[in-house]
Amino acid sequence: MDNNSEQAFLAGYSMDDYERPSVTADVAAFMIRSEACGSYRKEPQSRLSVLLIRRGGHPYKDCWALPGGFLQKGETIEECALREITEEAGVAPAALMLTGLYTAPDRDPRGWIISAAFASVITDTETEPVGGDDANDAQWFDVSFDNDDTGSAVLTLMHGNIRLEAHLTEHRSSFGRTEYRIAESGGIAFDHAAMIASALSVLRSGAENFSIIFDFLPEKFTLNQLQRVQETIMNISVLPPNFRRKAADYVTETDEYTSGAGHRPAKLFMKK
Amino acid sequence: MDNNSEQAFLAGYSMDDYERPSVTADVAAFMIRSEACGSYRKEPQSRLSVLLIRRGGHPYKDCWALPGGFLQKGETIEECALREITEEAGVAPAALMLTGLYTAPDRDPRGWIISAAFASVITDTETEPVGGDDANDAQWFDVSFDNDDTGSAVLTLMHGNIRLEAHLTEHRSSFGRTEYRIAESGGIAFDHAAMIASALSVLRSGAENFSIIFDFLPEKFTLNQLQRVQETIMNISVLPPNFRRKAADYVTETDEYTSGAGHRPAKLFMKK
DNA sequence: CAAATAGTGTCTCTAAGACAATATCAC
DNA sequence: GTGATATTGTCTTAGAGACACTATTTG
Repeated sequence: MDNNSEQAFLAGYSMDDYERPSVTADVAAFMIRSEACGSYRKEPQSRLSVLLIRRGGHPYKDCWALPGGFLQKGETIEECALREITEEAGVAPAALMLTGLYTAPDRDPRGWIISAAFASVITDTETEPVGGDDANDAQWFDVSFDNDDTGSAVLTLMHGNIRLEAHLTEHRSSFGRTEYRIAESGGIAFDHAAMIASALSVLRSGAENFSIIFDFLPEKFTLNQLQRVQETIMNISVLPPNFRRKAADYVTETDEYTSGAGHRPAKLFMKK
Repeated sequence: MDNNSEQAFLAGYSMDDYERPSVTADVAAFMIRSEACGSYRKEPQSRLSVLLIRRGGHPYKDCWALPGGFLQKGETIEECALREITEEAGVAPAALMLTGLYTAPDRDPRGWIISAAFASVITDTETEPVGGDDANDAQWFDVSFDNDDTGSAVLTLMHGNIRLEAHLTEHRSSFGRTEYRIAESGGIAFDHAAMIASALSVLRSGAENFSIIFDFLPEKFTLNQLQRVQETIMNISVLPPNFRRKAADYVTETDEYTSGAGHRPAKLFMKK
């Protein structure tokens, strides 16, 4: 063998001897939706939402799952994730990041299927999710994620009167990242509840340092909008003057202003 | 189909119709090695090292690569990574974290092989790397990683008079993480230079917030040792009183002291 | 004018960097 | 004693939270 040329080696090489897994990409796509409320001059409520699809076939028939699909030969896993989320949501996401690789041998009753989990951000447009190629039902679910410091967390997803409540245990790795294991899936298909929790964890740390929040907004935005995005994702509350001070390092001002709201116009900013 | 039970569906399900990739785990295992220098009372130099293996077969014959191997049915990707690094380094790593999934269709001339990249930490013991099951040559390489802020980075790996220098371009993702693409592999096999750079990036952020540095040290350690680990990984320099102040939140003191060095004994601490 | 957001300035507290000074051991 | 690390304390500066206050618009 050592005397063979590389070409000769490759010509005789075969990987057919080993069993191989199917590989999928599952995408937790987030969007921030605003919901008008009460007084004409009050700002709308903002909610973080994640896109779920109702499974039309087995396994987990009629359960809600993340959009995703099989990796095809000739594409990268990111291309696969983009393709799947685009097909399901009808829009190209503004950001995409690998959050985990789920490989438990029994995670899918269909057989040996491993899945790369992604977090992604959909810029708020008027896009309504479309039923994908499988004619499945795709809907945005309001996200609520409470992780007390006791090592357990509760993920609640709501759409209309559908309420999915998953219970997870937190496991802090030596590298500072937190992984989640499902204690109670709450009707969410496969291990997708853990994927959503991990994606939220990544989303929050990305929102903290101003690296992800711009992707939720159009090109030009007010500082108040920006603040609402950060607050909504991180589930915190900041005083406007203090937020303004921090945000100043990450934005450039334009010479445009909003108008039509029941209060002083706000200057529009862009990402620096 | 909708009327079938789930059991009937699964009994008739077959995934043989789709082509599937081979999946590997590649592990960037780091260790900090101390190198006595000069005066008897001076602290030894510390260097960050990564374990590489000289490939005995094609492709990339005689090039240096990360230890790794194929995912087997019935194991998780983490178990696979642990198994491979244990076989190669002869010791179980103290930490393991997924840093990326490399899926470019042409990344491996043998065919469709995707790889999960891990960062891992080997506690400094007297362990010498063993030639693995392939009778390959395994060696620790000193790591030097300079990323100027211009978007390019240089990764230099040295062992004896072997010097591998890879050039990479940095790509900051919307989620705040940095990905690396290889401009010049410097003789490092496959896309492993990018894997090492990504692992270093993760290692540095883990060292910054005291989440990973303890894994490089034995159970009890002095604050000076801890400081050296952080400084070595992050390539920075901190004044000892200031480091002591920050570290205080993360350690518990014992009632033991070092002795035998040419200076005042130091109290031993443990991870809190 | 009232209600709401937009925007500025300032006080305080904390964390981090710089650095002076003392303590203690092996040789 | 000398040379090294160990350890404590303090000064200064940067940043974040709290908050008082002014500005501007629509109904």
